[in-house]
Amino acid sequence: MALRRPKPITQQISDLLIERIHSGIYAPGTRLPSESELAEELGVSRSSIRTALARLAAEGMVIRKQGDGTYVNEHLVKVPTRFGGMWDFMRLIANSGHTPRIELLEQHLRPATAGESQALHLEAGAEVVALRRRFFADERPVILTTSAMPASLLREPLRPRDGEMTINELMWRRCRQSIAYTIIDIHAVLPDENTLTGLQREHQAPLLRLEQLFYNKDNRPVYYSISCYDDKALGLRLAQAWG
Amino acid sequence: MALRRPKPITQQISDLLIERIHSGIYAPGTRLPSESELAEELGVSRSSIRTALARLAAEGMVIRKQGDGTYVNEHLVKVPTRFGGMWDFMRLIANSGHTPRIELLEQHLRPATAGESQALHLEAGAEVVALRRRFFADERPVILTTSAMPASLLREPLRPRDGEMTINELMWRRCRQSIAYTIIDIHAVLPDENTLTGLQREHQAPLLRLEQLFYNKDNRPVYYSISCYDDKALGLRLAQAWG
DNA sequence: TAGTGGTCTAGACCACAAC
DNA sequence: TTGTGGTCTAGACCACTAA
Repeated sequence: MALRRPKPITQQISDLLIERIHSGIYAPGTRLPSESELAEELGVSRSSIRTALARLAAEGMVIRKQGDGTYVNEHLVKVPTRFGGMWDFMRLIANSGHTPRIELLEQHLRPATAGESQALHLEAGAEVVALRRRFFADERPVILTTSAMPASLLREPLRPRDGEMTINELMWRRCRQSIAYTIIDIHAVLPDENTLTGLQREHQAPLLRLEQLFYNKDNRPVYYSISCYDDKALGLRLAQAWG
Repeated sequence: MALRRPKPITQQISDLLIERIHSGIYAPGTRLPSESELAEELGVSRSSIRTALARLAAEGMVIRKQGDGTYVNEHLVKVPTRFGGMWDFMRLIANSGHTPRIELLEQHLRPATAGESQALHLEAGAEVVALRRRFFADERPVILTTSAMPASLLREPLRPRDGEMTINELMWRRCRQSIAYTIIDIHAVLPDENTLTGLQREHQAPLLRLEQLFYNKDNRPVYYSISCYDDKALGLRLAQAWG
């Protein structure tokens, strides 16, 4: 079941173009080869090229101009966060130019809290597998997060290092669940004492609180997490293509 | 120059499907007609149907299952904010189920502040057209925003009610500029005295601060705005499709 | 097995901007 | 005028799921 079919051609094209942009073959601000040229070079149809370029344009990495050409977006090549990667804190920290590290504080089976029961649509007293983790950027603690998933979904027990996987990997390998979409609420809060010490902050300054709920394709909530985010240390930045 | 060509077919299809979802013709949680059926009903190719459905899926409004069908996402039909609409505060408030109102506090020509000069890449002493606006939800003030655009971009002077247009309309009609993408920084702050009174809040609680910079297709920053957002009153919620 | 969505192609025509 | 990206079609084949 670990078998995977080869990536779709359009995804391979996107990856290749991103690699060329990052390596400087397509320099920031310059024009890419035309769709027809790329199609000929790679031996694929123009439609496939267009699908790949549309993905890059949606991320803001290139700007397309009818009648002119496709340009590398010099500002967004180095933007630390695109929206799609916002909940993958390891990558977020790395993309911000810092060295990421993750620390597993707790990992155990326990009854769901009231908030977790409500978010995950659980019966009273149902159990969840909870993870408490701390993320570091250059050895400075920046994010504290508490996650919970229904214990009934688990097909096999969590292993010690499972807390270091992405949500995708974790849900698929332990629960055979695919994430379909997520809803996130963003708030500004004053941290409590636990959070202050966990983030090693001395004075009371507001923090960002991210509350995320992940659904599978059957529209059932499968993963819930609350994160306290030190926006002074890391910065929460999103980019969004407009067209 | 106010002429517009008819909307692309795929956009018309998306609009039609959204309308059918909102009207209940396609009820939450149910399966849509297959791509082939829709193509036949509307007299278009399956590709066009797929493009339209892909747009809805990217917004999380439907969930697509290979080998099964396309389902209306019962949770997201009523989610107040999709990411793409996040900076259109009027629509955001309306989608949250409140009655929006906008109040123009100031609108004038003045030298750029240091922050504005840096963000908009202006020379020292260059002038900007500044707008200060306040947004209400059910007559409760929820957002205070200060915007600036370089005065050099203006082709005609602003008119009294220009502050009520969307950023797209404003930039196009007064500056002939199209927005290509935007970068947004989100922070948690403690409000100053002005903000407190502007939002009619008595006690000092943290607020969200949204800093947005809009670029045109030539990759020049054209619009800069800082907004203080009362997340306790309105809630900042985003949805993101995963696939 | 039948029917669904997923991928890919080849080709046509259009709108737009640079030259 | 030329070449770019934007739109749309018709059709083929594949992967997956439910019955």
